[in-house]
Amino acid sequence: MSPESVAETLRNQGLKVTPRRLAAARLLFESGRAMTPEEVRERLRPALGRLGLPTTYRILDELAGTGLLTRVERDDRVLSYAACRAEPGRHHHHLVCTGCGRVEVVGCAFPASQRRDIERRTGFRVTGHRMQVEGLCGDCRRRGR
Amino acid sequence: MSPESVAETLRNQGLKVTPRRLAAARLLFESGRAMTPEEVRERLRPALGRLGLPTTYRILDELAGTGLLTRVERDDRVLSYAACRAEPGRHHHHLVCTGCGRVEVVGCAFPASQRRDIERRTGFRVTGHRMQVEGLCGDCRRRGR
DNA sequence: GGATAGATAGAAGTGATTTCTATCTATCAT
DNA sequence: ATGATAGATAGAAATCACTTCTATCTATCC
Repeated sequence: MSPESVAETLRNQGLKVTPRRLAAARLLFESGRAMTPEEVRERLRPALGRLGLPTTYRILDELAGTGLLTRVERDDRVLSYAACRAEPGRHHHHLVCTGCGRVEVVGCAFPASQRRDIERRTGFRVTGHRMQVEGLCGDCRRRGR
Repeated sequence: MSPESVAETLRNQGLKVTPRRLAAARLLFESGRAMTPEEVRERLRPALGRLGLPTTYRILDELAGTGLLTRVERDDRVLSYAACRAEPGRHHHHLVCTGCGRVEVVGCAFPASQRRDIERRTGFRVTGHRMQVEGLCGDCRRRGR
């Protein structure tokens, strides 16, 4: 993801293109890993000088709102954010490495047939689903985590 | 879920069978809905007299650990708990009504073929997935929520 | 090169959840 | 049944993630 396309996405959403927003997006796109707001802040501080924690939270939330980032959850409910490389508008999920936090895009694993099946059995209308796949990336497997 | 089988599950896990634990399990099994710890506490207080909030959190966490309850998440990250009626040991997910919080068990919607596909494409080993299906139950649809 | 709406820093506040400690009780062995 | 004990609970206090508030700054538009 180039800085230009990040800037374009921000503008399309009516958000100003600021150094902090660009730096946060760049950090997550270059690392490919999920990070907590606190970690993002610590990593950006050397380059940005001051960076408020409320600003960090807000920026990550806004970038997730544009689809540039995705939220990643762990069992202990710690929230982190990662770059989302999915094609815009395409339904997808994320595969998260439990060793290093690396995040990849995967296609949706919820077939329409299953959805109809659930609707018939339960009487619900299915309106959505949240899904996150977990695994160990090649590097972490080799390292034996 | 009878009080006896709740008690049996508790004993199997090395947990004492206490009135508070039984009451919490009973409340959630009888209502069929997801509730926050605060809501569970308010509902149990009339019958139990005193019930500490830390106790409520701990009991819900323990019951979720035994598989009797399941955690339900919302977009706003509010955590609640609901009775889990799945057969023990059987892989499953939960369908949550966004109108009233009613929770049903559904089968796993993640075929092994998809999993292998993901592993081949990403080099990850897939170790698990978290999934929650959302919808509107029949009652809530009729009420036009 | 202003004007202005939106962005940011830092202090303070909030609220969910946890920790701590003294007291209580379910359970198990008499 | 009864006493011993490990585990459970109440309530106060602490913690921690996250948000609000307000004054100051800056990207953007003219």
